[in-house]
Amino acid sequence: MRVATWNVNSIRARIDRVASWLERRDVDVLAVQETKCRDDQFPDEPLRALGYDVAHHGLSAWSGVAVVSRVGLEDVEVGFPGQPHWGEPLAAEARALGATCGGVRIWSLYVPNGRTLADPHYLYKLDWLSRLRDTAAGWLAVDAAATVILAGDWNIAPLDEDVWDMRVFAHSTHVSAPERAAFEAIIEAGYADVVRPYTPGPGTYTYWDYTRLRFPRREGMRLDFAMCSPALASRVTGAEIDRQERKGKGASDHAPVIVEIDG
DNA sequence: ATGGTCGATTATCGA
Repeated sequence: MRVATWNVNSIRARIDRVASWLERRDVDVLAVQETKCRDDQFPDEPLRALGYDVAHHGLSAWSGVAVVSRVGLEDVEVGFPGQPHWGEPLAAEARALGATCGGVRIWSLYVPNGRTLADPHYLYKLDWLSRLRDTAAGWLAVDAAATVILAGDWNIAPLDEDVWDMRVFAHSTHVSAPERAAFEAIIEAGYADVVRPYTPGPGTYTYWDYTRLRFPRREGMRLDFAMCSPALASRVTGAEIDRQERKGKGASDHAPVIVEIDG
């Protein structure tokens, strides 16, 4: 089974790219972030025409997450238990959606950006991650053999090599010690980054800012991760960051990340 | 080629 995660930066602007990419890359399940539309606006027809089922959670032009699957889509859950919510005027955020596809519990996660270290949104980000850790740790406490994948845009660069120049990010979000500790806590809870062993750095990224020629200059960030429970991590046989998909007119600012799972 | 873009919603905002 091939599972992928991709921050598409508007599904309506990207639907043709997403549909052709799913078909071309033979992907069974895709976790999508930043759909930027309400459920009634989601362009699911081109995906259904290719044999995919779709579950989406979006209430406005902000955020929005989806799971697209051609190997079943069951027990859809909006938000993870304990997920904190930002107050007005961003109450319409939509950052987590879980579904069981082909026997795997997959979560599409769009971790809060944090904005700046001084912004209340930064504390909200840390709170969000803390509660995700508690919830995800609980799943493994109940069933150590659970097959769970936490896939999405984590808005954290866990290592110095995950940004092109640490000097640029001094006093910025995404690389701060608390954010990196929050990411490490997910690992300590039992979830492994299954992509990095197949895509070692430095210089390996999943996101490049649209501005300042960041992509052609190869100045990016590794922000998108597929974190797998132990039972699932042991079945991973390969992974890839599809940098090719970041190229050309009409690309998202994030590249898709693919994980190959045995069985 | 002198190099700050996208997308959604409407001149800003968030990323």
